[in-house]
Amino acid sequence: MNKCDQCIVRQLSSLKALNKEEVIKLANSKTTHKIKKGEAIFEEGEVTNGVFCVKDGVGKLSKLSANGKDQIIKLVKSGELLGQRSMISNEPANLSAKAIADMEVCFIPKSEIIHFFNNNNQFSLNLMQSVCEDLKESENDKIALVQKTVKQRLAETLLHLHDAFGENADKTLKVQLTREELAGMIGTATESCIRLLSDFNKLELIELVGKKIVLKDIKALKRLSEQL
Amino acid sequence: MNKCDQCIVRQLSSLKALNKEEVIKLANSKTTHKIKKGEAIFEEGEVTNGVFCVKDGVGKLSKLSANGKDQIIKLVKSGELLGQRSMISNEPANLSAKAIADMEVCFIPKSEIIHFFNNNNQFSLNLMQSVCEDLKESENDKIALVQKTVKQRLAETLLHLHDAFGENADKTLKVQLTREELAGMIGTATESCIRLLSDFNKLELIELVGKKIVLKDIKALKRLSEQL
DNA sequence: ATTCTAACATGATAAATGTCATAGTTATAG
DNA sequence: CTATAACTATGACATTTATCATGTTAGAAT
Repeated sequence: MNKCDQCIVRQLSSLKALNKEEVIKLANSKTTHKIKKGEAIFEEGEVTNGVFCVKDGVGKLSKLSANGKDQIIKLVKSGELLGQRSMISNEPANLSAKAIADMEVCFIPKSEIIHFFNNNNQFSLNLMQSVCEDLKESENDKIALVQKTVKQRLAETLLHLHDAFGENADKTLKVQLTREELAGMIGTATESCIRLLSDFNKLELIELVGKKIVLKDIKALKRLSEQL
Repeated sequence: MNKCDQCIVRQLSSLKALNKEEVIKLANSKTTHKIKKGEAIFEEGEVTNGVFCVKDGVGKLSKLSANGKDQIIKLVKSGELLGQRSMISNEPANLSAKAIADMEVCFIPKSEIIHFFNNNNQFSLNLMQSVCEDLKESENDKIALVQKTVKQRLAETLLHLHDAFGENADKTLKVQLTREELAGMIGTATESCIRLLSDFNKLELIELVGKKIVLKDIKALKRLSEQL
């Protein structure tokens, strides 16, 4: 007996529009994969021919630059789909997807998705809306990159991580990113990121618990991220 | 007699998937508008409730920042649709759309688009692909903003303008942007943009003909925009 | 436990870019 | 045809951020 019906992805993603029959079809065509922290789900330039459902774990979509820095475009967590854009555009992946925490993902072949897209209006609308959501976020990120300082972007990103992933029992952020990855998210040098974290620590905006981070003064961080 | 059938937008945009019957339906529901240079089609925060077809002219999608700078997200030209994203997301516009050169646009009400989306698979796929295209571009822009210098981004943007809009008989770029708008596209201060244009002029990469720009050494510009 | 490696941290310095001031130029309204 | 505003241009300077160097710490492997 398959479990697609109960799967978190089915509850949160565009797939929630599928009916019983479609879910059965889905369950029969999907394949499940475990990806260890650090491993890739797919690499930039690969032809994926389908989408990945994130059942568990956290991943990053990133692009490696010529100078060796890895720019992170988006983090994905359980419940989300991955690789929709390149599948729909019929193009090789523009970004690499790698696990930041051990992941469990299911692969759904393109043919299935296209079938759902053509036969289920709610599904196609959902899928469309999720791409639109990504687009809006990307445009807003672009604006932030230009109009905000590194300090503001760091504050903003910490708040976003807190919002999207929550905190552990000890108040530390649940997503565990290296300083380098955090730098990659805000678009700055690793050293600059570390330096600013130190500053924030001294200002008691955050607390550094080993490599983990606690947001101590969320209001101040918010003010900082929005200030003129 | 309406002319939607012959319209350039119908030939270039997602609307090319519409059949005769649908085009007639479209022609009966659309309204045509003339927008003068500098005027807005819609402003950030407005609820548009439909999409705009660009029949003629050039427009910019931009967002005004708190410090008064206008960040340009995208230029649109004849044949393109405008406002698809916010319509699909059911949200007020995230960006303002303004004319850079006198424009002629048609407004198509949301109900029509949704009807086509639900009844014409090819149309919905086209629409989806166009949003995906925007997303890919936006992600690549984001990466460029972080990984390239202002100089490189200027070179890249000049090439893109040349590519997308072409040149006049005197070789000057066809889109006429102010230095401020150009700065808004590459995400820098107007003065920095002007200064770099001067530099490029001295290096004979471009020629400044009054306010217009001629690309003199496209290969060198390309090299510059890609160099490490 | 010891060594080794990757991650974190910080100082010194350089480079890129923004800001402010000021002046010349062009377009446009009256 | 002038006056006025908007745009273009350039210099001087301040600030931000990247880069390079170096040291420290923490975790993994032997």
